[in-house]
Amino acid sequence: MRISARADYAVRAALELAAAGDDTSLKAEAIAEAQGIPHKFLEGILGDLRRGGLVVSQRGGKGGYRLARPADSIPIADVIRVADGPLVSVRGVRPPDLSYIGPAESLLPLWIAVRANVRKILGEVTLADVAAAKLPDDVLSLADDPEAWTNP
Amino acid sequence: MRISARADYAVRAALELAAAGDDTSLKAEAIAEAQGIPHKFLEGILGDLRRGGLVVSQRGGKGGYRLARPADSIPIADVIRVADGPLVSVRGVRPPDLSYIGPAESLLPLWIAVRANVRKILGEVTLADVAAAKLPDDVLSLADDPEAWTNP
DNA sequence: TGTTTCCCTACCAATTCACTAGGATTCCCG
DNA sequence: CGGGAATCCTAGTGAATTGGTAGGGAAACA
Repeated sequence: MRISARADYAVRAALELAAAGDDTSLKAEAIAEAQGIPHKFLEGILGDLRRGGLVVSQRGGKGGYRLARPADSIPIADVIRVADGPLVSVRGVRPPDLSYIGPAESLLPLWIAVRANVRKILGEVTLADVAAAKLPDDVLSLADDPEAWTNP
Repeated sequence: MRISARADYAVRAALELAAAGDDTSLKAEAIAEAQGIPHKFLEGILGDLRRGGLVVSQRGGKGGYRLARPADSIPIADVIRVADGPLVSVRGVRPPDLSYIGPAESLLPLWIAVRANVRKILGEVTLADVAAAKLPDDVLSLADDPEAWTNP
């Protein structure tokens, strides 16, 4: 299960906007530099966020991007979906569209459970939470377990 | 977050072996047909499972593959790791190897929490559980929520 | 010895990924 | 009403990954 560069970049760009405040706007170039993201690549991602209604843009001298809604009303899951498609997919199709036979039949509810558990986190945590470094308690308790940081 | 065809195929093949019993061996061709997986592609995957120590093989007339350990001692996570690498990665690197700056700093614990939540399921559920269609209660309760089956 | 099966290397087409180029368009400001 | 500064759009590109094929060599068993 891999999270693509697009998704990662999109979230980080949105976090910069969240940190800047709902009414200040940032230029793509400034975000790119702050987060070490290739500028033109980021422009494409910001275009997706705009078309997805998460961000509004302004051209010209005092232009830039800002969040379309308050940062505490935008869950991380929304950013990832808009920039990169479905949160979780198996072979490119979403879990409910799969079908398995024989001893693999229970694989479907298993993938559903995995997706539900991913959603529980990414759907609950908002841009404001991460930007302010104030993750919800249940997420923190997951991340605080030293076991969770070990490799295999 | 996508689960690759390799990972999906690997788990389904392992489930066929689990259903066949720890001492019966199945030919690659039989597994391929039962699960609708391209035969030669599957051979490569079974080779990975063998090198990963999850499966043992036997050549010749009465040959085939069988599980190297009892099915109830092999979590799904192991199969995916052996066939497809790390369970969860961001831009191809594992969460603990990432580093973020500025308002994105709390992204790291967030990815860790996501990974922990995925592990909690795939590390707990074994091949035997899925093959017998008897998922653990906590997983079932996640999959039973109708909300978990809706699309976005 | 011959059949059956795994095993190995190599290859392939298509897609995706991550990124770049260059210009058109729109906006504010002086 | 220009002119610079930004976004916006289309297109392209090299490398890697994905998903799959082909063909033959090596071992086990009858």
